[in-house]
Amino acid sequence: MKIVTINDVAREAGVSISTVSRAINNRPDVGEATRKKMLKAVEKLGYIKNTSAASLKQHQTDFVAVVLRGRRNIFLTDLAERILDIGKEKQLRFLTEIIDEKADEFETVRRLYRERKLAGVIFLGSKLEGHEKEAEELDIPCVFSSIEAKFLNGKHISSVSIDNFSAGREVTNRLVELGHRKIALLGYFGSISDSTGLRFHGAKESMEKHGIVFDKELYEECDFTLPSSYAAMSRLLMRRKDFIAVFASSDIIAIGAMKALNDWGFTVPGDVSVVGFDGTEQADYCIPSLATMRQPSEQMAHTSVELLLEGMQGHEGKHVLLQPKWIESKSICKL
Amino acid sequence: MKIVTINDVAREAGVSISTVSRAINNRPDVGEATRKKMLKAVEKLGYIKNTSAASLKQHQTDFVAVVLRGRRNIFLTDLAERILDIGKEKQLRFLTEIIDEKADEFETVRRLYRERKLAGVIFLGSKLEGHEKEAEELDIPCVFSSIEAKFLNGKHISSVSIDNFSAGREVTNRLVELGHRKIALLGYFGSISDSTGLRFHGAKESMEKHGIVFDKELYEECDFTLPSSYAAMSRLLMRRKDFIAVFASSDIIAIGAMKALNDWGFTVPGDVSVVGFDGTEQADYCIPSLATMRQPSEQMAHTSVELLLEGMQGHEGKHVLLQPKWIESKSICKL
DNA sequence: CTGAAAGCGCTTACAG
DNA sequence: CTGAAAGCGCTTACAG
Repeated sequence: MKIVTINDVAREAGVSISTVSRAINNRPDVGEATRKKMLKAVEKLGYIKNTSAASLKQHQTDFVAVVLRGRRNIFLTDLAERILDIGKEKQLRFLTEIIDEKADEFETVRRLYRERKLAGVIFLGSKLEGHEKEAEELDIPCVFSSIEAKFLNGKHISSVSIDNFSAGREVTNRLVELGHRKIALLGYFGSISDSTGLRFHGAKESMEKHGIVFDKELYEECDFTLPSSYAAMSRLLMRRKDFIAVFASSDIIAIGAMKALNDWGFTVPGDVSVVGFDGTEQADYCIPSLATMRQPSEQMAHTSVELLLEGMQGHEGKHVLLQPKWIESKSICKL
Repeated sequence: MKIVTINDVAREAGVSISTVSRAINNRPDVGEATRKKMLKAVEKLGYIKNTSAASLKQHQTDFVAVVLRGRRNIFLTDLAERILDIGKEKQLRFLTEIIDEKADEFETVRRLYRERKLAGVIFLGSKLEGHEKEAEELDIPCVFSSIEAKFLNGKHISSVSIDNFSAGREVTNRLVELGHRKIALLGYFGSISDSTGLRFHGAKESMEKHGIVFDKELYEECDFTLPSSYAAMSRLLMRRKDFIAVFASSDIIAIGAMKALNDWGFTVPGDVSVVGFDGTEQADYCIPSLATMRQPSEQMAHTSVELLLEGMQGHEGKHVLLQPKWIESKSICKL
């Protein structure tokens, strides 16, 4: 694989490298005949631009980083996919960075910025708590997707999310309407600046409003994986058996919980009602289909790209709230 | 975010940029006191190396590309995850590129090569057919993971996979042993240089050996998604109802098929036995647990990294076959 | 052990 | 519309 540079193209076409550069970057100030000649030479030699060299010289490139934290989270990976698809249509060039839950995404962005001089960043699954300062110091357009970042100061910061607190309250309201009062919570309570934590804080408020004392014994922590949620559900079953509904803070957690219930001989929803959260594809295809609060991921993806584009044009950041949709499915029933 | 360069560090520490460069790259020929001073300056200024500039100058970096084709394929994304984890321990720096099923991965690699001067590539989910030449022309160590590439010429090419043909035959043997003779095939027959196609060619051989005439009407094509497999299973059910076993060429396809069967009022395995392929986590957590042929993904990941490392040290490529493991689970039963 | 200097492949004012 | 030249931030022989 011999490396073809702009010099080779220039020699082949009999012009200077300046002209080649202008032609391959679609600058207007190039003669039509020259451009044609160029393209032929590029084609013939199989030239590909060395973007390292280009971005070293340019002070800004059109690269947009998508930083996805938590590669196990299917809702987020799906959202990332959609963002990538939509952005590509808008001619954005993406740099996808999938990082560990424990990694520091701002460190990642600073590194990417140095490497490629980013034009913007879309954050998925960020944990903002304790990183407010770092987020504010980034002076390129940032969009926090699926998490509300209204509390951050920074004209370049946007966010798009549902109102997780209300959504969690809503889910719980539905369960209470169906007659459930012993509701177990499976997932992560976290802080109220964390999207998943907010859901449970909303759930708690709903319970209290309905005169249900929230029982800490009915909460089990787990992360967004099948084994973890299966184990959490099993711990709960080992300890107590008097709940009749489970509110899982994501679909994947609900699916793990349903498996544990099944293994213990309980039927869903006959013995226990289960609701998830996110509204992923898997919720539709598990047996029974999972009741869930669907986040409008297509719309979320569109808005994320939209906000980023606006930011790149110099507009101020905005914080958009989207409407989730309750999916009443077969995993819950009236008591 | 002011950009700090090597010059700023040099000035801060009162040395030349050459020395800074050597210090930050852990070269041995730097005085201990100087190195210390350097690190302090780097720390103070928040310097991060501009890798564009570095790789422009260096003729080889330590970047390894992981090209994952088909982001929907959970077996592959899981395998990629493992490879990334193992490689990180071995100090490899990865460049993850997730591309569309329709995209050209060799074009992607050539681009990455130009951008970052790759030290090697791991391909996941490649379709080699019609791209033999391109693979052979890459003159950096390549590992094809989960697909056999023995038929390619190139000292730098390695591969690690199971014997998909035998595995497909084995799955079918099991079904026949259980008394099944009307076996439907769900997935993609493809060519025999394609890992999933091989499975069905193996299945066909098993059938023929057992005197079963393969009935094309019992084959439905779909890709590796839940909606696609659900639709394929539905088409099959619409057309024929006389099969009593389904061999899906991946777990995700099997799960979609089980949902369709369930919606049509059939029970698994009571009415229809279902087997998947891959042995992903989801197979364990669906209801009923899915019988499947497990690919040893942990071992596959280890071997992929091992082969890549060997290749980077100049060794010749190898083609390794791993042993899959049959998981006899609750989705199948004796007739 | 350290520094001055060349050069990696591009882009972009500046001339013409 | 085109070219010569400077320079982006690094690394690396080459001297010393």
